[in-house]
Amino acid sequence: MLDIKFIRDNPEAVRSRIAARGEIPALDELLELDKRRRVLIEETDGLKARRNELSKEIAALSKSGGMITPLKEESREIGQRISEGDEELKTIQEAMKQTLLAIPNLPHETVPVGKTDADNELIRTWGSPASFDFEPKDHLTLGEQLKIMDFPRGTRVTGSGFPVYAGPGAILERTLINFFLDTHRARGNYKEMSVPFVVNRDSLIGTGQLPKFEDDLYRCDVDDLFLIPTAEVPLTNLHRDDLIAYDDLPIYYCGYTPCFRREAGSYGKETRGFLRLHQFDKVEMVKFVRPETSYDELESLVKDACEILEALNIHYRVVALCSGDLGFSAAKCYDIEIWAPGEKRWLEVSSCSNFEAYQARRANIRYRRKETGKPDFVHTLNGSGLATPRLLVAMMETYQNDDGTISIPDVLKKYTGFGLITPDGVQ
RNA sequence: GGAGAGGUGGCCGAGUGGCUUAAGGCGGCGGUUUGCUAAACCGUUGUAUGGUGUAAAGCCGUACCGGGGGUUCGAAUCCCCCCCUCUCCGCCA
Repeated sequence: MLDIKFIRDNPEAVRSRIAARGEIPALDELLELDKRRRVLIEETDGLKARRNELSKEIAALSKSGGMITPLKEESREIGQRISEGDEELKTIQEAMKQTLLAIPNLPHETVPVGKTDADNELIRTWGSPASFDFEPKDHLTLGEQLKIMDFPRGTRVTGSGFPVYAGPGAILERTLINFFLDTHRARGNYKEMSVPFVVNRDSLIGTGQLPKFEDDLYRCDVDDLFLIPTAEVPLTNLHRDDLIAYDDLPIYYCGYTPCFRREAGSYGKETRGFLRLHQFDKVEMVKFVRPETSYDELESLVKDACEILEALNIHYRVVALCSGDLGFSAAKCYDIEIWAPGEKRWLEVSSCSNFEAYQARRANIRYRRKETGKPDFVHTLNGSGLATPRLLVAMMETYQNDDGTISIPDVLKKYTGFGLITPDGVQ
């Protein structure tokens, strides 16, 4: 959520920065409401002040046995006008809140202006594409031949987009989660958290998924709860309505959860295999930081995610999203993409974003400033570190051998207990 | 699902109609003492919002004791509805 005071003082700047996202915010209506709101507050506050005076007079008079009936009469009349004003005020404030909740964050000044992912800016590339002296297979072929991924059975059990990993595939997938968590805990100083996979509306409003994107979520109707689309939601909302001590910042969390996405409207886009799923596993990193440090924190967050890929020796690149490709709540976002030699394309495995105070304002997450001792909103950040399905795809395709077997990267062997997946099992 | 208890400031916790700008404690901040730390002592310390200041400060208001209604000149306090938490029972991994 943007600060209404900032919008009031800088309407044109807000308009043009939102326009860079390709959206036109309803600022005029909002500012009209804001004007009316302030007039109403002035009026009703004046009336309330008068009523408070009258009450004091009545209290004094009734002690001394004076005549209080006319004062009571005036107070009653004022009370009538107050409730009329308050009622209009309530309507206006609710309308303003809904409008504000629907306005996306402002892109940071360093975000490249553009319309689609074609306008994203390549920041850097690490490693080089795996080379083969045979034609590399894609993950679906490998997964089927090795019997470690079973798409049809997931469809039977639930529907398309719900993956089944089998045998060594399941072990490998679980291994990755442990490897991610251990790495972030040991090297990035992230506190590991285990959090609910189902959340309430307030949490989703806090991080920005609601009210605009309800269609993208799985909802449990009877309880009005939602399956999480990312661990960002529970991890960030751990501190909803908190006032955090200055010295407690920064706070780093990491956590594993499955993620559930209806992917409404994206059918037919990328339905192949494990590239776009309704359910997938992910380890997420979340940071709560002092505002002046948040862009440094973003850079280190990206590094922490990349470290995983370097340990696994996966060819990757970092891309800065352009204004038009930016997520709703983000001020700046880097995507990390990995090379899948079978697919012969880049796959997005991580998004690392700085939300500045946007989520903190929605979720009311504050800290006490050192200099003034006054509360202010923290900055929040998060990044995937990492999501398993696309990483598995790239790993299988990168580590495949000419006989159709897949080697396990060295850093994972102590977790898996095997170093090679073959059609007949593991070695 | 059944019964009971409870939701008050950064935290704990008192408070049954006007004296609440919410007692007291903890924490925070400033100071005294001190070789340093600690302890002790003294002082200080709510949030949001409107108006007025070039800004900060200040000043003048208003609201806020889980949420929403009601009674009343006036509600943390009385009444109604809802939400949440805890304890016990039932069911259960």
